[in-house]
Amino acid sequence: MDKYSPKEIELKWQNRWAQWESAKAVEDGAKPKKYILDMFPYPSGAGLHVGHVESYTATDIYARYCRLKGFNVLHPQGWDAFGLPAENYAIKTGIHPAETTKRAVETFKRQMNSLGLSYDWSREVNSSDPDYYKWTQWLFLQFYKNGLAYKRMAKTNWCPSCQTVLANEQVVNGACERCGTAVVQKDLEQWFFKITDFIEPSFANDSDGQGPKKMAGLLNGLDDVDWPDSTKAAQRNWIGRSEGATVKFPIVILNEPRTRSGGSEESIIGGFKKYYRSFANAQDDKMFLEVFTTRPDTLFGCTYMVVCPEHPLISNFKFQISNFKEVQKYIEQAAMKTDLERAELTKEKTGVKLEGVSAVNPVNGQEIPIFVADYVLSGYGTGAIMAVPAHDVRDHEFAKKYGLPITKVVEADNKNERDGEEKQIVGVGALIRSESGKFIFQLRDANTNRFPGMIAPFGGGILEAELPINALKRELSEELNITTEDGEVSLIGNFESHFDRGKFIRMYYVARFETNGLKMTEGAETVELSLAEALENKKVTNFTKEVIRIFFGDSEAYAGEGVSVNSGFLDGLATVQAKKRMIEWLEEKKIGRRAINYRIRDWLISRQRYWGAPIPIIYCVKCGIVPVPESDLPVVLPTDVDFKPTGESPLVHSAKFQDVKCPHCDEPARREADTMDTFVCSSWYYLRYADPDNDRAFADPKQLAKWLPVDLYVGGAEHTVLHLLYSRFFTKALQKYGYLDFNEPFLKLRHQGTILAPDGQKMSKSKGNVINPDEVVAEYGADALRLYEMFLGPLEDAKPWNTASIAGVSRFLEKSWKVVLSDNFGFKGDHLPNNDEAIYRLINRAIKKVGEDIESMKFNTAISEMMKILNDLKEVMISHSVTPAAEDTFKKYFLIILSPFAPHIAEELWFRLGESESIFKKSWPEYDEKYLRVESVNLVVQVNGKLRHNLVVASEIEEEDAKKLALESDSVKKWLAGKEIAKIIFVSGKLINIVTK
RNA sequence: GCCGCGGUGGUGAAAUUGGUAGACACGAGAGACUUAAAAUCUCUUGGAGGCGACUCCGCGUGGGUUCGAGUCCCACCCGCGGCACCA
Repeated sequence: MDKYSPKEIELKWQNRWAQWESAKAVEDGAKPKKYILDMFPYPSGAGLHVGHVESYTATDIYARYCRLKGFNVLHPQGWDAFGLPAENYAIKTGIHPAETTKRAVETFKRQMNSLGLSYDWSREVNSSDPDYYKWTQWLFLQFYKNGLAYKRMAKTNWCPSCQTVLANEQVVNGACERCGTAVVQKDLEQWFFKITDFIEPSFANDSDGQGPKKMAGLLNGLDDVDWPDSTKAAQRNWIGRSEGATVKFPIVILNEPRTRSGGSEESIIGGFKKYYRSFANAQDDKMFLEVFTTRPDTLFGCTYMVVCPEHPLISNFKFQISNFKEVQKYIEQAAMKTDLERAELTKEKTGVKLEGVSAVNPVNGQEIPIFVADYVLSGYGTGAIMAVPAHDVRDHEFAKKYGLPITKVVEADNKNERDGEEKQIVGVGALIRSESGKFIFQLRDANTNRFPGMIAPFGGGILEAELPINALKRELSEELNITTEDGEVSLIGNFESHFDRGKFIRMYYVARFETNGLKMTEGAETVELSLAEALENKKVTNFTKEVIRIFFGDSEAYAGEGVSVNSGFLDGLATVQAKKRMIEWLEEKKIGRRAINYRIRDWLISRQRYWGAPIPIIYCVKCGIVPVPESDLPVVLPTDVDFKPTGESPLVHSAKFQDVKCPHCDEPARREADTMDTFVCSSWYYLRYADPDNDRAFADPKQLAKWLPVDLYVGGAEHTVLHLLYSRFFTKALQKYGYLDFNEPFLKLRHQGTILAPDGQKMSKSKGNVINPDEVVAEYGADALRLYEMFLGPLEDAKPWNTASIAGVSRFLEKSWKVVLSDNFGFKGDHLPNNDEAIYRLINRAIKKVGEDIESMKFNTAISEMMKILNDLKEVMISHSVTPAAEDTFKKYFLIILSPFAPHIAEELWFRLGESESIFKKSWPEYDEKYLRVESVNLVVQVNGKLRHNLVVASEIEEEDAKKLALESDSVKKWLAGKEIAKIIFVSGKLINIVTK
């Protein structure tokens, strides 16, 4: 027998499989289909990384398994080839993106083939190929025709480094997703896709004459798909649905109605009423400030209003605002800030009061001031808010700073009080920062009521411990007005005064603390101890951070729910009812209505970059925006363009590209020079695989019906709110306009977890800890790499790479090689008793377990099962022999269940066993229940829940017999000595638990 | 802050969904083969105690439910991911 040498066999089989077209999706109408898809990669110059290998191996195993199970499997691969990296590389080196992309694709493909991935390459797509983007452009035109693609002036995210606008989804923490540069706001005219049209259910066009079909929206459609919870939650989060109400506040101009109605408070309200009547039915929206709120029940607590710096109210009342100059200055400053700067959480809120105009709270007639402040966002709701400082932390902060009234209208359930009742209050303490910078919680002495550490002469006992700094920081910054910087609490303030105002710190501890006896140090001296030191010195016993809890009484601002008070007709109502009641009232008075707001905005798809699909639009002086006629598609991306970014699309500088005739009037016109976001190209590629060479449609409806939707989709979690949301939008839009008859593209989705470097950090070129799959294949072979990555742990978990462990799976392959190629599995079989039964048991168990594990994508345990049966095989063969028929069956079935994981070795051994047709043409074996039944089991005997004895008994043993056997055993008798049996629990085939009194 | 996921040996991880915690591997230790090393094979390997049979303790922490809890409930701590001044 020769040695197992992956190098020799793997290439051989890869070539043969290619020749045999064994991965080609067959169109056998008798079989059910499975569409198994990987997220098509961006072909980067760096080549495939181990993360790619992980997800591609997972889908490959599943695809190979499904073929063996008799499905028509569609398992394609392609290239998300447009994008910034290739363009940026081109700017640096002068090499055209088409060239670098072509090279990268070749590398990727070679690497994929070297892993034995069974892709149907006859369906390969490339998003930068004109035959592909022709249809991207065609889809754009359909969207345009149906009003889903539109151009408008908008505040956009501009990346100064990439010199292009970005979609909201591509801005991460205020910075460009690609390069990390802080994004600035720019007013630009840009193309959008109306993704917001599909949030809620809508009706598809009546394509089959059966009437319009109701289709799920982006929100409720998530209920129907098998996706990770985290991904569904993230999408819901991103869409950000909020239910509440809009409310119109009348605006009072101080030198108009107010002067007319006199000066007293009484007359102001009277004046308001008159004023309000006259405007409530008028359609003059300028005289109202409309807000959106999720807490209409707190309207009685609204004591001021805030508009965003961009709000039209400011220019509308330009001449009534007496401090307009100051306001204007503030607005200009706000406009200069990046999103990131505006959102600085640590920074204080700023704002300017609009002098000369105010608003009237419609529920109580109170005149309230209006501020402009950049903590109110222009893009959400109406760009204006009603501020309820008693019940909103942001409003509270602002009100504190500007001395605005805070009116409490909801009584919260005081959870803290309840907790306090359950735990004993030991004392009251102070937080102080010592000279060395350590943070100390100091307990007030219960006898003297003094704080010994602070007022040394008074003496007394002290307790000290370090507390988790993060928890403290959180609580302190919110509750005690303490500034925090660099992870350290820097100021405590006057403790006594906090105490006086009821904002004292109370310390609670749980009962165990008391029983261990708290020892306080004597004397006035402040001793600094870390927790470890304290325990070491036995000054404090059993003191853990869980033992000590601090919280603060009487928080003024909270966002929680409770019971309405001081709220007129809402008094006594719980929040949920109060909201309802208030909305009814608002609707009745016609000053507000139920409203739903979403966080998500329309998708900005135009980019001022070169390497993307051109937007098929022509601008004509006479006809305006003219879509390119479908017959003129594709609008080909010119290759002779200087692609240095200038803030305009590089295509602007190509006269050949730009100068065209208007398709309507034939007058000279100009082409749109922006290209589409690459995410547009990737939003429909999974449809193209169904019919990749079609030049009359993006795909033939029959082919789409045959293969779509995708049954299993695997890819990185980083696409949660980008690609996966956009693709769902595309699918829904295409269903609405009759091109598809489903609206969720991916029925089952799984993410692969990140593979970390051996040091537990992320792999990155700069850290030099990147594992190159090519090197692993060269050393251990593709089968070993595939097995290793699957054996590491659950697919979706993040897990560190451990080169040493590859040896384990490598050994397993070598063992498999020997076992299959040796007679009698390599054991001496003469004269030993025959035990075919045991062999059949092993293999049937494995067929069942491995099949089930593949179906639930638990590849790690599937592999361990295969390792286990080889271990168990040895156990059997040491003392038994088998017949050649049993041996052959075991070997062949073993190879079939191994083949999805390690296809090369399985195919090689298959042929060496004398077979003449590929193992992948075979069927997944059916397991035989007969061999899974066990006649004897290990029955666990417990006494009071503790394992005391094991009984090997027949699996169908009767309860009475089992009890008898258990009670007879010596070890059980020992534990029952002198005790009375209360009851006996019997779980058939599993255990007996004897409970004593 | 909100939402989601997780916390089990020296390491990667299993655990039939409430029934023997640590399967399967890696690593480590001891031994066999070898002149030697590698490879391979055998045994040991959660912690503590005991010569031993065995005993006690162990799934982030503290409670609870149960004959029985890694699994269910309550409270909390820590880590990761998403969103974040979204009213």
